[in-house]
Amino acid sequence: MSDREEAGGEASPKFRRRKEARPDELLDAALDLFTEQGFDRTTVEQIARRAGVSKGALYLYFPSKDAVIEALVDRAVGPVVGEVVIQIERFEGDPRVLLKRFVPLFAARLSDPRIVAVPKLVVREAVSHPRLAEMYRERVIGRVLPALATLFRQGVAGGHIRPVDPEMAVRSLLGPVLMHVILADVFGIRAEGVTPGDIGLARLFDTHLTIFCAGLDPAPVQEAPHG
Amino acid sequence: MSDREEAGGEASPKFRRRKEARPDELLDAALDLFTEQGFDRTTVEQIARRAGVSKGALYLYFPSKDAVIEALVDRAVGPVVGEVVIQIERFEGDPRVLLKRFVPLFAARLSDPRIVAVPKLVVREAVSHPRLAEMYRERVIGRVLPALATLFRQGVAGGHIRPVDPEMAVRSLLGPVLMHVILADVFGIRAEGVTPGDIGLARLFDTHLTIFCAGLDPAPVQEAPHG
DNA sequence: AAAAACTAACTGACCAGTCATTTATTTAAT
DNA sequence: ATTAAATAAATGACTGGTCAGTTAGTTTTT
Repeated sequence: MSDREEAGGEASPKFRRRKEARPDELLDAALDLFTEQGFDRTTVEQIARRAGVSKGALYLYFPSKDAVIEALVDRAVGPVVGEVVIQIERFEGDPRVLLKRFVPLFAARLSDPRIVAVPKLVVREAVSHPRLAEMYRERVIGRVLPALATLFRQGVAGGHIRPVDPEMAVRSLLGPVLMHVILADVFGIRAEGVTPGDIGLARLFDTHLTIFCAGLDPAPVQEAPHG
Repeated sequence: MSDREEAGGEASPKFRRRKEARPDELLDAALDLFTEQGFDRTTVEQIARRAGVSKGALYLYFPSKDAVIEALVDRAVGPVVGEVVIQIERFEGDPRVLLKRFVPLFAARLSDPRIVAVPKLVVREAVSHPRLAEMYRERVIGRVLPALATLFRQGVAGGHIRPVDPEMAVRSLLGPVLMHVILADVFGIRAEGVTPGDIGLARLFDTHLTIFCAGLDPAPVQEAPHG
């Protein structure tokens, strides 16, 4: 076992210099640990160890522990939006057509634990790290919500769907899905016969979209909505 | 002002013995602080000070800091359910009638910050305090979800609503509301012309229930739900 | 005077961030 | 090619501060 020196073989180096790869490795390790334990209960030493370096090394790449979680969210928040929003904005016609087109993309995104981990983290740590929530609001929520609201507004104007408050219709659409993602593992809500979150998500998508889309049908103009 | 000693007047006592009132005062203080700062960043000293006692006094009533948050959730989790679940379970007929009947009650509950603070806290701290999530699951979620699922199942069987997966329909119903409650202050999502969370909630209820209830209409049997 | 409620000072553990030192890699000279 | 100096990457021991929980002693009530 003692292949330290001599013994003819190579001396295995104690560490390697890999400046390029470190930051991402550290962020990956941090995301895992923050997800498992939360930010406050994760030590910088733990992050460094899981990334295979010492605590001191982490401080070569990040000025503070706070900077780590911010970089984490920053890294995750970029590639999410962009193209999608543009497609939503320039669409014309029945909003439900577009929704159904995007279902597979959404479902795939939401089934990847490393992707959903970030918004969950933001929700949990927002109180002590307002900048995280701000980033997410500016670069994700603040772009997707208005785009979808416009989509519905235009759908109402074109007579494709029943006249509804567009901003609230967006919440009606996204609420069940986001709720499921955030709460599923917190409360371990497993519907009957569901092993991983995946199948449950598919079932939810199916049922919810059925109800939601049917609910948007332009009313047959037969009775007032409430007594 | 210096009525400390002598001076003929009463010496104002440094503290009073009020064994009965202390626990609730401590829990109230703790809930405020946990909500503002999160569990980990709130010190026992802060809780005690806000309740008007010293740190040592807190330990006369609670064996640990963890015990405080558990007592907090325990206290809040009892009176929520009970009567409501029973009424849901014994209802027969169109589920939407019952839903509309309960809207004012729900809206009132969800508009009270001291009430919604607890589930929000549970969601945030569940990772480091699994027992909180367990309590909430057992005594609230695990009772309300099945009751509502049964309500929908029976509604389907009676032909009052379109045939949907009952468990998923429940998520479709509650998702937007819970999402709003949990995310509204995290991301400061303020729809146009909404000052406090109250008005936004009313608008959301209105729009969502319109869509949801219309979406449950027994289909006019004209086309298959998806291509 | 006795008991109960409460306080304030204390302790031991933990941890973010620093820094003097060690190890790996590159460059340049032989 | 081989080796030595220079530089860059990484280590790990250390520090200062914080905080949960304890306890000896004080104040209030009976």
